[in-house]
Amino acid sequence: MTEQQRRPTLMDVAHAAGVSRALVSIVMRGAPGAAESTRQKVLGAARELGYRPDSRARLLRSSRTRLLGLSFFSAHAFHAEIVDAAYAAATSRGYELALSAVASGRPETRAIESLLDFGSAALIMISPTLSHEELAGYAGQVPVVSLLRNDVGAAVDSVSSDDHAGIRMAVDHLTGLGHRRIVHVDGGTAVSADPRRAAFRAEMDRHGLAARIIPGGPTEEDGMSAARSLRADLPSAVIAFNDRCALGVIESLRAGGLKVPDDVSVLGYDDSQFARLSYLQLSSVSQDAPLLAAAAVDRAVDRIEGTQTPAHVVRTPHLVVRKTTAAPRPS
Amino acid sequence: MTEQQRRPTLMDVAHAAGVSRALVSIVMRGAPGAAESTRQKVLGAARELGYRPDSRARLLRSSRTRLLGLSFFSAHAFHAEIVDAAYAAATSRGYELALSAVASGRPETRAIESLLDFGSAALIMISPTLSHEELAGYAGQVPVVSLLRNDVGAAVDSVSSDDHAGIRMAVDHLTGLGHRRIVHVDGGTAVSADPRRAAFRAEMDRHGLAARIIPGGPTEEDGMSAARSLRADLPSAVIAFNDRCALGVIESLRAGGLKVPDDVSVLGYDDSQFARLSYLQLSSVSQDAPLLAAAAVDRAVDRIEGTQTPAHVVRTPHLVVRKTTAAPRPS
DNA sequence: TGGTGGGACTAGAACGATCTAGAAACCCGA
DNA sequence: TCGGGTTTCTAGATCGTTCTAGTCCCACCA
Repeated sequence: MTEQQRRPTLMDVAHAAGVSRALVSIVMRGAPGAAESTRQKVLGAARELGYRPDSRARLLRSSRTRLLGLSFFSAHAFHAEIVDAAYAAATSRGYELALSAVASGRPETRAIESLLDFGSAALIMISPTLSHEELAGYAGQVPVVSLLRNDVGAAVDSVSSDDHAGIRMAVDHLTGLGHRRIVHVDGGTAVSADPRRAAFRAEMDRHGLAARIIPGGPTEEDGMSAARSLRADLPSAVIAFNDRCALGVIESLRAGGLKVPDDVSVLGYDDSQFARLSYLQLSSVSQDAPLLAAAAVDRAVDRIEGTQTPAHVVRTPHLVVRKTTAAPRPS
Repeated sequence: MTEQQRRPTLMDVAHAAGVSRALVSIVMRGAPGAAESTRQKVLGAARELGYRPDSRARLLRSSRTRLLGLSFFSAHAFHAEIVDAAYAAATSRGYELALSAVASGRPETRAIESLLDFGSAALIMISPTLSHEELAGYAGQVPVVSLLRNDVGAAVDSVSSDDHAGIRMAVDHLTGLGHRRIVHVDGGTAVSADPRRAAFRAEMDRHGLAARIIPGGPTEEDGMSAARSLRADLPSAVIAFNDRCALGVIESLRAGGLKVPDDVSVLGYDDSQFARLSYLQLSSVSQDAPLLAAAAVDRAVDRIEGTQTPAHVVRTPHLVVRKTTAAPRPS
């Protein structure tokens, strides 16, 4: 029924416009060296035929490929926000984006090799879990930018958020409100859990307060079980590893009959989409996904086009105070 | 510092193994026509050099491309679950997956054309918003499978979940518990909002009950505002358009001092990841993402490999009863 | 002994674009 | 009218594969 028909090629357009393939190529990629009149003629013929350049062939031939490979974790909602922003950043610099997800049963190396096989001119990896050696291996083939993780060795670029500054803001905010008994529910083995944990310890120390840390993780469930072990000795404020963890903490506290922020203040991290939901109104440390994504794309493009050496960009996050943090109840 | 080095090609492997390119090609794609001994020799040389076939070239040359294009919405968490499952399904049938997201400022047509430009042999679109004509246009180039939407015209395949059956289960479940005053918070203009609304009307009718429908939408905010307009005349149960909407309804009810399910039962749709969270325990109609994804991939591959005509696969969802639905409070 | 059939292998043309080098056309002043 | 420089255009090689159409060799059988 539906006859699968061949899509038009450069050749077809050239034929229709009565010029050579090479000239059509010049016109299509907006290169200099074509008269305005023929340019219009070719463009017209292309539109007429519904011609779209074939990126396989284009990528294959040209060494400068204008293709960025982006790997992300399908299970992390925050990554989706970055993907979204990365598209905008990439197109504004005239690049295409190839996506590859790390999913269940699909390890990160597989995701990355697939991007490489498609001819990505650079790789952007969101919170990569690979070792320095593995990263360096890929960096030997194309520029690699690590996003949200800065401990990546000398061979790769990184764009990350200053975890220490973020935690400092969180601690300052809470102590400023009058909190003394603050707990950090950490991220367990998740990427950037270590620096945040260390920063929390240092900042509490700086304030002359005891740094109490409860093992947690990046999901709601982790937050819930962490909060359960809080009951015995209730703090006045909690800094969670991320928003999802914070949500788990809040729900667990609520289930125990406690009010947020009246009884306990809770602070998240990421300022993800759902932190902004009207019923949650979660106070959170914002890493600003669009800015991070843009920085990573810029970094990748600069490395492709220039001959700069790897660098580590660190952005300072900012605090977004909403409704889950308040002054502690006078005891 | 990091010397960007050219990756090995067929030529290099051929040279190392002392055979022709063509033979290496034969060995690499496991085609018949090579002696076992040379096969091992070639494989050894390839491993030695770290050779990986270049999919750009491979895709360009072969008409049978083994590449499925998948478009999804970066803002829909449920789509991420399908993406995850689709990878597994695709690899098990020996296909690669190319991803393209519909993001803010990146319309669906752009996402799809990019998949086409990469040489996808078929397209799987998750809840496409295109018109029948546009879909048919793409179907003229490659097989197209619509996922989660079945009203797509004759030219494209569809794999969807039986919305009517899902709503029937929901209504039967609630009436079985003794509910009579049931409200549907609909999905507004979202894909599959219409069939669910119609099904609700029909099923309530069948039970001889009044079908009350409140305008809603696919997000938590939609659920919240819908629930607010419920206060005046409180139903005993709510069937929400999806899980996120259900969550908004629940939070709004809670904020009004009502208990779920004691005062009002709430049922979601999708059985997404977070419906399963221990603090939510949302009763929901499950569309079973892995099964849907597998069915879509199967359909696409069958169409590529065989010469079958488009078909519409409808899967029956099932009800997952958790903790947000219960018998109504005796009035 | 001489076909013949088939397995193992290869040369060279494709795929659809870009790139390089050079030809043709044009413009302008001497 | 002609030379020289610029602009416009084109032929042909090339990217790394797959595919087609062979060649070569050897075993088998009449």
